[in-house]
Amino acid sequence: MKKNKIIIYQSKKGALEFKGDFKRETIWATQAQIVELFDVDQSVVSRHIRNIFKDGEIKEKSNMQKMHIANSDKPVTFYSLDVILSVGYRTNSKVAITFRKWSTQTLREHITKGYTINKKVLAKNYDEFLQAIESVKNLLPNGGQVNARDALELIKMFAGTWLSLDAYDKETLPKTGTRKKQVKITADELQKALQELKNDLLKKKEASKLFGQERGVDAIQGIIGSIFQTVFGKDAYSSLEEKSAHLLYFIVKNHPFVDGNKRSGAFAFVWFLNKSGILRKDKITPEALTVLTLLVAESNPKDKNKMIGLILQLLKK
DNA sequence: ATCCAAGACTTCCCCGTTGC
DNA sequence: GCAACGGGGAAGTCTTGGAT
Repeated sequence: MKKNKIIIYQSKKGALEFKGDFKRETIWATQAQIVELFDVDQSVVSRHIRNIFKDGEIKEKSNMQKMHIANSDKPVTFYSLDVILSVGYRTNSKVAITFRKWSTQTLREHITKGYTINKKVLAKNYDEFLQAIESVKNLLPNGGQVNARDALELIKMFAGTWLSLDAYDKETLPKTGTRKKQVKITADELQKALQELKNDLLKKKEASKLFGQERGVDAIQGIIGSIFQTVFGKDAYSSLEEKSAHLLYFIVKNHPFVDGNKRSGAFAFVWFLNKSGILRKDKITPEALTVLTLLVAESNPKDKNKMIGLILQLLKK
């Protein structure tokens, strides 16, 4: 079947892998594709599918649909991933046996570890996420003020991807930075810098008087303190990268100011990076910063480590 | 409206294997 | 040994768009 692009194939290990459209939530295949996948006769597939539906193992209604495909004038029946898997369990070809081996292995991993990871898919999602940061450029009208609504829209679009990063980051996102240089900042310095930002924004009428006004006494002091806190004489966050990441996170998340927490957080982040000499303008673009900040703001507190990991990823050399 | 061509799918028949 | 069952091959049926 060269005409229909095969979207499913088996690796040598027996894993089912899917070519092409990762965005589709379910994978659908024709009988012909299933035939190719498990290397059995089409009649076998046909009978198994019939039995699968007859036995009530899978509901026919939701797992079968007719679709038009390219280069074919007629609609073709497609079967869902569930059906494909069930056929794989019923057929007895060499390929199907390999598939079952892999499947059992995966299932065992899932049962014992509680989750499984398809690194290929997740890596792709992650790339897509980074591309999204790029594409935010288009949402920014001539490099000016951020259209927050559009940016939020984009982030919502990536909510699904973001969820799947859950497993991925455990493996891949960095947990620490590499630069250990000591850079000490004080709350006073930061407040002074923020005041300049405020004056600047006020001049452009892009901020209210409430901008940068601390909510409580020493809110900023507290954040600075927690970033430089020591545990048993050692910095809790040993690298500059971690300190920066937490600075951004805490300001955005803890709302130390009455207004402008996101902008202040982003500003403080860049300001600190710059002061530390690790600001990479090619990576921390205004767009990336916007997305990052909004993501942090929107993130669930339980995802803190994930967010920190993501920031660290952007700070990597 | 009817027929046709072609591809998708089902059914039939037969064979080999397995469990009782 | 035989019934049951899975599998392959091939014939048969169904579906559908397009031609007449």
